[in-house]
Amino acid sequence: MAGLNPSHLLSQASADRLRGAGLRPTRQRIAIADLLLAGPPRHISAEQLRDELVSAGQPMALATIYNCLHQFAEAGLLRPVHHVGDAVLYDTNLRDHFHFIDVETGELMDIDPGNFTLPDLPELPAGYEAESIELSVRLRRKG
Amino acid sequence: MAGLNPSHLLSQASADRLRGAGLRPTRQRIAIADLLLAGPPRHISAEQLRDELVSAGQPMALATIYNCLHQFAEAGLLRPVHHVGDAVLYDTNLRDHFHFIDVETGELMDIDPGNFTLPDLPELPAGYEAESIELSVRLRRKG
DNA sequence: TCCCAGTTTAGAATCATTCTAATTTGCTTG
DNA sequence: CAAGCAAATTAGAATGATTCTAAACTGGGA
Repeated sequence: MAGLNPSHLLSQASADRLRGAGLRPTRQRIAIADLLLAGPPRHISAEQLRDELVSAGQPMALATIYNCLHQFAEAGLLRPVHHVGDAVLYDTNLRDHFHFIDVETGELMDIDPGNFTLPDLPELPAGYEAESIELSVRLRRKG
Repeated sequence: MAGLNPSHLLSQASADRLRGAGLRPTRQRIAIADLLLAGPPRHISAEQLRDELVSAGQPMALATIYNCLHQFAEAGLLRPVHHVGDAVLYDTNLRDHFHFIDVETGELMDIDPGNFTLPDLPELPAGYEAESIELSVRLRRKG
């Protein structure tokens, strides 16, 4: 068990990150932060996250998972992606970027931001401010 | 009742349009086409459409409405918009264009295509073809 | 240690959508 | 016009993601 990221170190970093975002570092929020905020960028749904929490020995109520995902997104720790079929996905990649979506499977793939830059937006409707921009290219398997 | 678009003329045009798209012109499909394919561009959900069909004296099963919306989209008579909160909306505007979304209300506003052009996309993942591109700017009321 | 606002919880409720199995309808052929 | 069959429509049940509810718990300060 002398691997990378010993869990108490991870958890410490997660707790700090949570506090920095104005969220009380509860056991549940730390478990979620450990899973999502450390590793490589990914896209995850509430249900998938629940499965991973079970595997990690940290099962918790689905309602808590939804609450936390909302709070993390609100705090800027995750980005919700709304374009997909039924479920909202949460993106741990906080850099500006967009997605390819496999319309059959719902799978999301990042569009390399080096290959694609969005031009300036037109003027927004009066009285509004932009919260986010989502762009997705819906893909279907050829043949 | 000597208004514009006497209903039998509208229905005739709708039936032709449906046949042209490869859809059998049933009573239900004609009623929907009359409501959606004639007037000004708009965005509508299945539930809203049901209400309008009731008002128009053409109530029908929700399942039929969903079936028809799918078939119309498949046939290119409508464009589905997936970015919005819960429900899929159908856009009667077939020109390439994108949307502002009021995140509070779910209301959709067209982005004037004259003011915004999407650059060329990066290369698609191997084995896929693009089905559609959706871009939405999520808006929140200021102040 | 005590306390309380903030969290978590199980389970019910909601809402858009899809499914099912049975009925009806539009066309085509005789 | 009559018969027949595939395509459409239907009511209602089922599904699945998400939110709600009301009660129990907990983190951290006084």
